[in-house]
Amino acid sequence: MCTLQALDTTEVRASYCAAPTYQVIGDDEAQRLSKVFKALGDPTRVRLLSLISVSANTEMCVCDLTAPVGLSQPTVSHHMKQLVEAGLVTREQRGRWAYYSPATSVLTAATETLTNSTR
Amino acid sequence: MCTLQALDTTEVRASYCAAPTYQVIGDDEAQRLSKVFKALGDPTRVRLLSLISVSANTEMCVCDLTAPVGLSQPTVSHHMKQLVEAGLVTREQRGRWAYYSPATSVLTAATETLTNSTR
DNA sequence: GTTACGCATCGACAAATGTCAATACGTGGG
DNA sequence: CCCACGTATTGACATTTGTCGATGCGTAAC
Repeated sequence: MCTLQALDTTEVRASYCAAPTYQVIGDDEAQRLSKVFKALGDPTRVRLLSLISVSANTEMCVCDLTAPVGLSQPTVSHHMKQLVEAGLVTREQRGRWAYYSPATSVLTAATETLTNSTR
Repeated sequence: MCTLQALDTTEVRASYCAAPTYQVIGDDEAQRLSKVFKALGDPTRVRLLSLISVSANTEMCVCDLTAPVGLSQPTVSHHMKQLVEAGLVTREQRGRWAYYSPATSVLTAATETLTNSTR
């Protein structure tokens, strides 16, 4: 049912059950959403997310990502860290390698939260 | 060609029959998408978009927006310009006032383009 | 025409960001 | 126990970004 009009600040509001919430987003939630979008505010990170998304089964490590984006290894590590911290990507260390998987539901959730405040 | 087995994604990416793309996003498109996300990479702009979205019928001018976000008028104008340039908002000048309307389809389109590259 | 008002632009400034070379850290193989 | 390798962190740098006060530009009211 989702009456729950007071749920606007809690993190979830559960994807489905897209809350009524024709209400302005608060400071805290704006902060939270902006972090997700900010992580994708750089073309390199958009490409990186796209790269690991396309090859989600053949998992990719950092060494596989540097060539496609044409940047140094430390720079790629730096960008990946930001994607991980934004929750857009998960990191799994196996042996010497770090494998990344996409978690784009975070993005769709953020987008829905923002667009659902549109009437 | 647009074989379109992936048209579950609603209206957009119609732009150019945007490829079924289980394919990496190119440099140019990454640039385009990142500009949209970057515009929402600041909590103030997220709140501004939310504000004008909630009151989409009772249109809002800049003078109505400064108080809720607690920033100066030049700063709000600056942020609104970025939202307009990202296509997330449309601006209409009427008399001395500038009225803004949300155009969040740009955001949903960008999100879908990126998430659809996930298999 | 002059005045008041809403908004945009400019100049300045501190803070954040993207990038790299150098280096440190951990893990696996010899 | 070292050594090689993949990755993360550090330090440094130029560029970008968010913010404000001051000022400029149109439009409406008198």
